[in-house]
Amino acid sequence: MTDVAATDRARAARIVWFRDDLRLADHPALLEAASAGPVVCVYVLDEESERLRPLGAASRWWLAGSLRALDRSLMEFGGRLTLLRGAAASVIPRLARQLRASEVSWNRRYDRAGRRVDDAVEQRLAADAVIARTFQGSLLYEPATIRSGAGSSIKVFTPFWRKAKTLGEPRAARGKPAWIAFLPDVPSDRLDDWRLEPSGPDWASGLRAHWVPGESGAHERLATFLETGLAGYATLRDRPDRLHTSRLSPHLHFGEVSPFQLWHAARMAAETSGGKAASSADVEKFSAELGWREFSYHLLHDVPDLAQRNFQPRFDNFPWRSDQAAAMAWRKGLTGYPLVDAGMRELWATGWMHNRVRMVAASFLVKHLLLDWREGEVWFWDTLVDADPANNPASWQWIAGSGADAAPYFRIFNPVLQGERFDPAGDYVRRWVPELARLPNDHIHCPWSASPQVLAQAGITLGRDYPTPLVDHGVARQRALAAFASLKLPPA
DNA sequence: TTTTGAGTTGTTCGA
DNA sequence: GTCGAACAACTCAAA
Repeated sequence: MTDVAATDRARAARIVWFRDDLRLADHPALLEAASAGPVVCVYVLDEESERLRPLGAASRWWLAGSLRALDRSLMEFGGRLTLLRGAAASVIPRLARQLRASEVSWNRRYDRAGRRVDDAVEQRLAADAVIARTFQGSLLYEPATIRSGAGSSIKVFTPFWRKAKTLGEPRAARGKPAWIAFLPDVPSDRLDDWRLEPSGPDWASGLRAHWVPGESGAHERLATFLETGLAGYATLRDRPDRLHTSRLSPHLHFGEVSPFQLWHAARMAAETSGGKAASSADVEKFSAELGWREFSYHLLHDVPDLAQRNFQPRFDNFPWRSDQAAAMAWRKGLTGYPLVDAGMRELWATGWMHNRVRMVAASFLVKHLLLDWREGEVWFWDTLVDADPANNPASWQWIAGSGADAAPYFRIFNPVLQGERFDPAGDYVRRWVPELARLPNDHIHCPWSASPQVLAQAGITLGRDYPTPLVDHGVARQRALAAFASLKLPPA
């Protein structure tokens, strides 16, 4: 290679392929590429590659906002985000040829369909002598790096997380690139043409009211959490009537903030906090939530079809019921159990549900209604702004009992007790189930137990203004225990 | 190899 | 009202 050719090569553009890492800070692929020469930042809407799970409606809404935010951030550096649609294995190599790019860089992803696409892209680039550079940006510990003493995959969270922590502190978070030089005039789709946002009925108003997709929104949310949520997090995170969860899940899913940033930010905040101090238990608990995300990806790596197949095969024989009316009532928040209904309505209105309530609502579908966990998983996938290919199925399987390190079969949440314990004044229920707002506290989680006078005073006729319970808790509990007992292996 | 202790998030019942 | 045991037995991870 002559000196001239080498110089050309050094000046050739590098493509940075953004995926679930829609940020500028702590973005290893971008940092490396921007330090080497001019870049083209591209996002590919891939609705063509086989097996890629189509985004849910709430995720599409979020993606639109996040891409718009990323584009604005790049404008501050003098560039734009290039939007392209099509099968990535065609689109990325074609772009590389058009731009005579020398390299394409991206942060690795970990779902099977995504990995297959990335492998195909890498192969086609190699055929054109374009270098693919991949980086670790989205997980603290990549799948298959954490193994048991015997070298096998770990299937229980606690030893998994203990082992992870013996590997040392996650690397420090890095900043944004100091500067980015852009290759000019790269053609791009218009975001509006992708129709990611609702066009008919505008169901996204609740989402807009609750969320600010994008890196700035993520950091604002993080700052608020560190100031007001982290202190007491270990216990108050369970309270849906309080604002003590981080609400960072969608930002983390879309990579607007990295787990490395969160890990260190929580520690830093606990050390330097001015007012209410976060305890080490608070920080550990928050870190463990990041750990559960890591664990879910670790499981997804072992079982790529985690959203379809029971992790424990014996659940393949589980006697799930089929009951479209019950499923519909659950989705609409009309089960007659206020905490469940509040959660399902919060989900519909905001694209998000408090973690404690997710457990109760999911347990209700699986154990009270005996409906297949996959039915719930699909609904959450469509409606959650934080819908995640690892967390969503892993959590559903955990609650169903079919997962790794699963909830024991006898753990059947009582929606009334859970409500009284975690929403003691009924504030959460009143917010999302306003027709019950005038019920006194001692009946807010069990309206059917109120006397006719109390119901009348609250302006409620059960069955008209609010449903009678879809199933009786005691009856449903016994039915679930019997169904789970049928899974027991016959004696050898 | 065998053994041992442990395993996110709960509820109910009876003393 | 409080408290401990039962709810199955199993699988996993490490010693």
